[in-house]
Amino acid sequence: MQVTPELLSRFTLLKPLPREALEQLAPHAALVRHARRAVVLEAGAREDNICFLFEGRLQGVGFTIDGREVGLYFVEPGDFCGELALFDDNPQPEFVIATTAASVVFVARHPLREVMLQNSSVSNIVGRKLAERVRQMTVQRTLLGLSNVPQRVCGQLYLLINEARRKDDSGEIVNPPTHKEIAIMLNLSRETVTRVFQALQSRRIIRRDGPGRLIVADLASLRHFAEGEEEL
Amino acid sequence: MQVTPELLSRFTLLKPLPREALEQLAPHAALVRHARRAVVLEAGAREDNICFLFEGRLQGVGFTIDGREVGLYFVEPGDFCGELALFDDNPQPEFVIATTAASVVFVARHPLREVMLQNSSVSNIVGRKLAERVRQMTVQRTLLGLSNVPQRVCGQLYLLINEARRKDDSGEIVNPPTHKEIAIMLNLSRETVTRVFQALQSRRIIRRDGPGRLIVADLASLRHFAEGEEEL
DNA sequence: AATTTGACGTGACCGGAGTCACAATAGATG
DNA sequence: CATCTATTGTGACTCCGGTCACGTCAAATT
Repeated sequence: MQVTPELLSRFTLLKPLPREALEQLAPHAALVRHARRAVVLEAGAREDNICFLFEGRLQGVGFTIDGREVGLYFVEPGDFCGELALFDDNPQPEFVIATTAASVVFVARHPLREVMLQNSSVSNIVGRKLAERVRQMTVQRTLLGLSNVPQRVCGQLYLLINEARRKDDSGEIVNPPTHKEIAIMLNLSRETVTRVFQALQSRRIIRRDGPGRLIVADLASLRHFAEGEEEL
Repeated sequence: MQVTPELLSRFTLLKPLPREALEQLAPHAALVRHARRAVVLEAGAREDNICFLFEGRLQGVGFTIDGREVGLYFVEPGDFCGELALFDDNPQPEFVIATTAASVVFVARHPLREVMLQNSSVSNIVGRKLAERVRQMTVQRTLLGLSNVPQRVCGQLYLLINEARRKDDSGEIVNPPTHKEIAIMLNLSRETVTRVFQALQSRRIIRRDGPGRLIVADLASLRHFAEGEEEL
C-alpha cells in the first residue's frame, strides 16, 4: 500500500524532516500488515528496507546453534528496526518477528540513506537512535547478570512499562508479550516466567484486565523487587 | 603526552582522514598509560573523550544492582570505545577497564565530532563501527542463550581468536583475559570457566605458553565444541 | 629474600531453575 | 457452536552450575 508524507512524518525519526524530503521518500515506502508471528525482517538476508512500526509490537529474535530462541529487544509503535542497513551492506543480524498483528512501514534503505546523508539533522537522529539501541542492549544484558531470577523478571516488566506510557504509581501494558517471549529475553524457561507472574498476581502487584491488557497495580512494589530490596 | 598526526593515522577509524583533519585533531588528543585494572572510562559520567586503544586490552563492564560484574565486550588494539559520546550527550553506559596494562589515545569528542560531520567518509566509518558493535553485542547475547555451558566457553574462546590473528588450524591469544573476565562475559562463575579450561587442556586443545600466551592447538576441535557437534 | 596479592585449581554440597508431563483455559477458525 | 491450537498453570524430579572452602602457584611489592 502506498504511503503519504503525512504518515511518514508521524514517526519521531522522520518528523523533523523538511516536507520535500518526506515527499522524496514516500514513493519508496510501503505500508504492510503482518499477522502475529510473521517474520518482518529475516536474519542473514540483506534486507533492503528499514522497518518503522506503526502499530503492534515486534521482537528482535536470534537463534542459538542448538535452535534455542534468544530475545533481543522489543520494538514499540513509533520506533523502528533494521536500521543497521543504513550503515553498511552486511546482512541483518537477527530476525524481527511480529508478536502481535502489526502494521509496519517499510522504507527503502537507499533513498533513506540519501536523505540521511544530505540532511545532517537526520544523520544526528539516526546516530542518536543507534546509540540509544546500544544503551538498551547494555541494560538488557545487565538484566541477565542478575542471579535472582524473579528480580530479572520484575526488571524486564519494569522496562516494558517504561517503554509504554506509565502513570503515577501504576501502569499498563497493552498486548503484553507472552510468557515465552519474555522468557527468551531473560534466558529463562517459560514455566519460570509463569511462576513469577503467579507470585506477582497473588500479591496484587499485577493483574490481567481482559485479553491483551496487563495492569501493574503496584508499580512501587514492582520496582522494589526489580531492585532487589525485597525478595519474591 | 602529546600525540602526532602519524599516531592518530594508525587507527583504522582515522586512517582515511586527510592530513589536515588529523592535524586538527592532534592538539586535542593525548596518549595515556593505564595500569592493569584501571578505570579508563567511567559509567554514568559524561565522558568527553573517545578512547582509542593502542596496546593492551580493555573490557566494557557493567554492574548489576546487586553488585555483580557483567562483561560486555573486549576492546583489542586498533579499536576504540566510548564512541556513543559522538552521538549524544547522555552518559557513558558502562565502565571500560584495562584488563592489562594499556596505552590509549584519548581524543576529545567535540573536535572529533566536528571532523566527523565535515568529513562524510568518517561519518560512514563511525556509523559502520557502531553498527558493527551492535552486531557484536548480538552475537555475544546469542552466546548466552546456549544452555550447554562448556559450549558457551568454547564459543567465547573462538570469538577471542577471531578478534586476534589466527592461523590455519591453530591460533593464539596474547595476554588472554583471566578466567574471571571470561566468566562475567558469559554469566558464569570463575570456577566453571576454570573447569572448562582444564577439560580443554587435558584434551590438548589449548595450552598455556609461558605467561600471557594461550595457544589454541586444535582450532577445529574447539569449533566443534563451540558448535555443539560434540559434548565436552 | 620475605611477604603479599591475585590468579588458578579442585572438591563437596546444595538449591533452584530446567525439563517433562499434563490439566485448564482462552482464542482462533471453520 | 464445535473444534483445534496456543497460551497459561502446576506438580515432581533431576541435575548442574553456584557457592564455599580450601590449596597451589607465580608475580609483584616491600
